[in-house]
Amino acid sequence: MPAKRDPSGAGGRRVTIADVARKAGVSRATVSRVLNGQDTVDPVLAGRVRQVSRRLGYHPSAIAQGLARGASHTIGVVVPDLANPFFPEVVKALTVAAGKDGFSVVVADSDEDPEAELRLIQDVSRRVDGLVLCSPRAGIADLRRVVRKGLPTVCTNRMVDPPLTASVMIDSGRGMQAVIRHLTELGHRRIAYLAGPSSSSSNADRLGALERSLPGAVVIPTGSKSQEGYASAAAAAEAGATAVICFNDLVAFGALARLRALGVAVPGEMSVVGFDDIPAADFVHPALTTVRLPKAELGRRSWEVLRDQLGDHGAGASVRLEPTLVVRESTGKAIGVTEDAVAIGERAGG
Amino acid sequence: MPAKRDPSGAGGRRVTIADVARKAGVSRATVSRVLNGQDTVDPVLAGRVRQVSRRLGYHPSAIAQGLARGASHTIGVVVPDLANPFFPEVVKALTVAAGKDGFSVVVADSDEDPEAELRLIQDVSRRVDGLVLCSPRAGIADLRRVVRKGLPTVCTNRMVDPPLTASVMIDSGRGMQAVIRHLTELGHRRIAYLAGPSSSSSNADRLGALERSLPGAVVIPTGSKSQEGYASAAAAAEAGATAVICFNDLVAFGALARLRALGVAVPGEMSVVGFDDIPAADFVHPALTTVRLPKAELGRRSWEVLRDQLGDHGAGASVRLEPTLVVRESTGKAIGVTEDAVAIGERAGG
DNA sequence: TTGAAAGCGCTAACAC
DNA sequence: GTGTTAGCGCTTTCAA
Repeated sequence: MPAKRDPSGAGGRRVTIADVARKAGVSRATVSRVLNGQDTVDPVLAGRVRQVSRRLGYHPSAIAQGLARGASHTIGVVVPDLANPFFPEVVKALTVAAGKDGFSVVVADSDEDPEAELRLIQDVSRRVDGLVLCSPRAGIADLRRVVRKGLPTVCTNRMVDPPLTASVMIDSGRGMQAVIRHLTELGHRRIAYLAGPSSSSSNADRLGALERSLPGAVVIPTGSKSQEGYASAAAAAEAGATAVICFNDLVAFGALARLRALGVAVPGEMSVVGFDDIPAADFVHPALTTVRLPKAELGRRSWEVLRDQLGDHGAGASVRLEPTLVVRESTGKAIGVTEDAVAIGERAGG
Repeated sequence: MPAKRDPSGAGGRRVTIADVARKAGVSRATVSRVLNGQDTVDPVLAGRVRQVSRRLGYHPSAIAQGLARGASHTIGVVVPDLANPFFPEVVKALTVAAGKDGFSVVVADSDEDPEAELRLIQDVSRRVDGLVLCSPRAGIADLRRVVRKGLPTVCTNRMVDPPLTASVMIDSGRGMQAVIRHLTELGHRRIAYLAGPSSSSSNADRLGALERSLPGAVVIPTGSKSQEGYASAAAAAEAGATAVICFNDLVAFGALARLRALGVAVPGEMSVVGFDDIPAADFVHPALTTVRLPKAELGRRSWEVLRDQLGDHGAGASVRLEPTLVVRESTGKAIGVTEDAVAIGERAGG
């Protein structure tokens, strides 16, 4: 038998628009019209087409549609780490918003690796109409090199200057200021910061705000996971801090666990603050005081800004969102500030 | 006046292979060969092509490639809820494994909504070479109707009988048995189960195992989120249970928080067990005893099983993975088993 | 209202 | 080695 495989449906061949057209006794154009909801088709034919189409189990190839239409109606979003609850929430809101406008979202996870991120960006770029870069970790120069010119793009939580893309930012610095105000009002003088990935722009913003408002703060390179918070928390205690600000809630969870293991009471002897306000922050003990970042709004606005570029405007707005401090149980009065602790701190701080 | 379609909106027409071919003075076929790493091209030409391609910022359209090649080298995975840390871990491992074989993964989140899930499945099916359904929530009949015949598919954590797809399962029942053994060895007699979504097959498996091993258990419909665990935990306490098994770790977090609010000591007065072993389980207090599901392996094996189908149109294997009980601090001796509690339990249980 | 035909951007025989 | 020529499955003029 020739190479052509059995068209009667039993074989593995994909059902195409041509199959439907043939069975229904119409042209492919008509099938296309019917299935795309154009009302310029004879109801009788339309009915027949629909029925045959259903009977054959026909589903138009999105790939072919994409090629023919010149647009895939799909956008990509690349995130550093889906396992960090911050990102799924952004992605979900983004997906819902885009979905309402008939766009699908494909998600890619770079696993906090700048190299992988660059590769993913290029890869995803080849198959989407637009791109959202969530807190990208790659260097600005690399980013600039890799973001395809002409591909509508929005970048969140990352200032790229001069802007190569539209941006939606959360003012992390403001969040940090609120934390510092809260902590100093409680009497804390010696404060440690468990810093996030050096590649994180949010981390840089927070660090900047910290050093501006509180030049003497102890900065401890940490990371973005609970494991790392657990590892770093002891150093904060040893540095004589009475309060520790964590890069994110996950890190704070780790710190909380370590402090407990160390027998350091929270908030009695040590206050702990996180960033993000992930759902679990309200369920750990003590409930975590944290800076709530508007994750859902970040997702929604990202889509809106992207959509505007998709439409026509090459411009691309620049949106800035505000975080809010959520005070729970993990912060309290700095009753632990003694001469002794300060002395230790001084020594440790150099 | 749309003279020429410009889907990218933001100005410049897309750079195509034809542009590169023209500038480089070769045919499109040659450009294609060079860029796809065929070594049958004159090195001089190849060099020129590569240079022109880079200078023009050419990136082949994955859409067009997909059409021409008859395969997109992309697979889809649909999950019930990316915000549940269980799924990102599966997805990550799956992505890594697939990536090694040159496949991209697109992720879709149904938000625990069976309707949305069905829609997503159909949508994603139109643009991928294969599909992984992670713990699908839709009914079997619907699933069967919607999964495109001939599309390689693997289904995790969901028995579909007769199998319409290959499957990779985690034996939830075994996990439940291990939990019950652990708990009864500790002396617990009155045990409550905070059940997951009724649409969850894992939940059904656990429930089945529970009712088989422990007919008198108190079952409290709950859900899959901490919020819901928080809401249900009081009922478990009121039912006189000395141990509560939670559908997943997130639910357990909620239960832990509620029990604390209620002044019920864990594990002193109440033991708490979760399922999944998400990273945070080891950092909450008390550290959560839980059934560890091999998430990464689930992802990897799913890819392997799918890949086998991608190759030939074989039936598709059926893999079964084993969970392991991880005992931490949230379970302990049932010192709270008194005549009184048993009496209350008896009454509540009917 | 419908069909024929020309692509969308790319790859893959098949010649030369 | 390299170019020519068909498509991949679909949409969309343009005629009829």
